[in-house]
Amino acid sequence: MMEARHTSTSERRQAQLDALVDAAERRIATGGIKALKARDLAAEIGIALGGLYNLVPDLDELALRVSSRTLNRLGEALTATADRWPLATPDDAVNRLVAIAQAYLAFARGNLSLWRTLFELRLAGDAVLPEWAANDQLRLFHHIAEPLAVLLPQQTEAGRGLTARTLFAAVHGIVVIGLEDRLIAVPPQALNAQIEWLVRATCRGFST
Amino acid sequence: MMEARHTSTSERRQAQLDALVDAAERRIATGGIKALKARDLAAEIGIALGGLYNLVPDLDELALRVSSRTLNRLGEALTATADRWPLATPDDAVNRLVAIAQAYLAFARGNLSLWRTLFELRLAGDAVLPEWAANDQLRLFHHIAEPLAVLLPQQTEAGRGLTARTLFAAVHGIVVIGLEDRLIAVPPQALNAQIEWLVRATCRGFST
DNA sequence: TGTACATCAGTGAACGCGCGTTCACTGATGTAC
DNA sequence: TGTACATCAGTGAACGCGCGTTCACTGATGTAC
Repeated sequence: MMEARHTSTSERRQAQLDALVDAAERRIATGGIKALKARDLAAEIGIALGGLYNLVPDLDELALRVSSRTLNRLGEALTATADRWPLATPDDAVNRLVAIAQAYLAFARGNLSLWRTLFELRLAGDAVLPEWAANDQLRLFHHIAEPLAVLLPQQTEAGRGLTARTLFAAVHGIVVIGLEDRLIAVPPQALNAQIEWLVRATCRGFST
Repeated sequence: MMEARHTSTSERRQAQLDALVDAAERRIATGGIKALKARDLAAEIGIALGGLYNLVPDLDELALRVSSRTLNRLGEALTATADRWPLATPDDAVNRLVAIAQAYLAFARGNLSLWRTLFELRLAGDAVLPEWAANDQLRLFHHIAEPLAVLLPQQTEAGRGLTARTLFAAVHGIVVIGLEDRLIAVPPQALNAQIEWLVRATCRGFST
């Protein structure tokens, strides 16, 4: 391993902070939020235990930073998917919704622990949701609302918002339960097909 | 408070165990699984800390007993609902599915912590699911499979099973996200309507 | 360029708390005669 | 019915572990002159 040289103290600090968040992300990805231990992290990035608290006020903030990253990566994945599907006709819109739902599944599959952590954090917090998290969520949300506008042009913005939330929650439910190994789960090989079926079925439900 | 007299030691033990599970249920209902503390429980049922371990080998078993109760109550609630809806025509079947989904939402609402605990337990366990839990799950599952048999008589048992799982997961997702206070959640007042809409839309999807 | 001093990143032992579980002991209950 | 003994439910102090966070200290880095 090369030992990097840093011209200034602040550069060094930034590099350490990056290394810390990287390490935290790796730990959570491997063992979930409960694997985020101060001593492990300090050892992994090669600083003393106490030094951790020069970089970050507490471990909660670290978990938040990791979740922020995860949410952004999810956003990028969905954007990339959306960009691959045109949005001219209602049929396009349905296809895009299916593609986005599948991309959501793929992301959850490929980032299981990180993705789960996204939903576990709330449980702890009486504190309010930070601003950035709110914005991130709304941005993701827009990926669903956009095609719905093509499918339901006559509906109000608010009505479409409600539909988008319902659709997201339904797909999310299939993914959550599907990626656990429960008896009642849709088996993993069938998940893609079932999600597609659900999205198409509900879209068909719009017209009637 | 009356002090109950017990004719035999084993009766007394059973009464204590019942009191313990009651107390555990109350604690979880109030503060979630993390509120299940040995000292609190012992104090609440009026025995010494160590005595707890004469009644139950460890706290995990206690949590399992509580979840078993919850699952059974959920089962009863769904059965009661199913019994109120006939199942002769396909229309009946759709109505019953809607009613069952609503009953699921109502149960989750009315037993928020206990119901969440049902899904949190697994996270901890590498251990296999106990037999009774498996049976409980399958029994619940049957409430969905039954009306589906009326709607999809031409499909195989397995195919209907898959549909049932997907439908359950979708409704579950709406409930989960709806009962958290997330930005992206379907607002609580709209939950019933949205669930009904989703179930009817997917059922309409069957015919096409 | 060299010297004196100040700052603050970096250190790791120690604090503090929570909490499940154990264990040596006691006293009430039940049995044998 | 009474006595001696055995059992075991019941007790709570103590163990043990995990772990986030603090804090007094040190030494390297940077600044002033």
